Amino acid sequence: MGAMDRSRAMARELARQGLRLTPQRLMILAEIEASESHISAEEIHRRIAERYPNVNISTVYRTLELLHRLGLVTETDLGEGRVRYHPADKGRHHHLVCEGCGAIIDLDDALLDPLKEELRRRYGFAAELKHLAILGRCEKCSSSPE
Amino acid sequence: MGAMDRSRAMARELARQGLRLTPQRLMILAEIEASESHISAEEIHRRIAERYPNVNISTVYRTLELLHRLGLVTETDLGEGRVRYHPADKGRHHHLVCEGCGAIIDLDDALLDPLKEELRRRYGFAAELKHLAILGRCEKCSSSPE
DNA sequence: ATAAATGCAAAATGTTTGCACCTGG
DNA sequence: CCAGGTGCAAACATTTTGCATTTAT
Repeated sequence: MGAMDRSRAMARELARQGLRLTPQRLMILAEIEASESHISAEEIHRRIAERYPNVNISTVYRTLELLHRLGLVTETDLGEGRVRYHPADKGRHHHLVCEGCGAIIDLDDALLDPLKEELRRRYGFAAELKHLAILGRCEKCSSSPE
Repeated sequence: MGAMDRSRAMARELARQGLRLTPQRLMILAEIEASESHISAEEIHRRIAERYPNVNISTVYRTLELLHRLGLVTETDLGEGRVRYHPADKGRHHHLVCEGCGAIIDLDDALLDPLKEELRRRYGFAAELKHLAILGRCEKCSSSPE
């Protein structure tokens, strides 16, 4: 789904629920869309504020909550004391986060299928592995000390 | 490793680094030890303050950071906007967290070994799966709607 | 004795809320 | 028109920091 499609999807969903399509909502969605990786509320706000300084960060938070509710964006907590966002369907992807150097390695989702299947079988648990961050140490940092 | 052993381990490690064994540090470690599950900085502080109201929460935070550095406690961020702590070696354990009802299912660490092995093989990545929280929906909540 | 640790108060950070005004449908 | 949305300021919760005082070694 491209940016165009996504704003149309948003427009449709909002209309269906009697909610409004505002410039702020479009801009916020566009920023998430435009972001290479994952973006925080503050970053979204900062970027929008460059052009429209009156847009308030509380609107960003409220909109992010809404977009998440509509299923258009995914929230991720990488344990940095803040939440990051990305489009919900830019393909399932996961990350290996190196605690040594901060490197982030993209992880093929298929690797998790066996685990998911096992969890379902053993615990009846439907894992929502939409975006998993696995901490550890990358190849380089494994050899060097803490 | 029991509580006794752990405070001895702490005493040894502190001494080795020219750091001090203070009553506060012992009390904080003891509270983590005594806690059934995972405990937050605030909870630790509240419990200690019942008896010693002058112990400050900043000391708790500083000590938790230290204990983590010493490898005696593990930090966990379950995405509630705060970090929780538990003894580092009460056996590796993981959690399935139900987004529907909040239930927490303990997860056998062995289930993750295949994944860990795969990550090491494919990416040279040494996953630190000391305490993983997998979000999803438990058996009951899988049948009921969002 | 003295470097390390604490208590306290204040700041920083990230997020949420109440409310008067504004605006998309 | 008017319910839904926004901006603003203030509240909130958690964590961090500066500094004078205390304390373990």
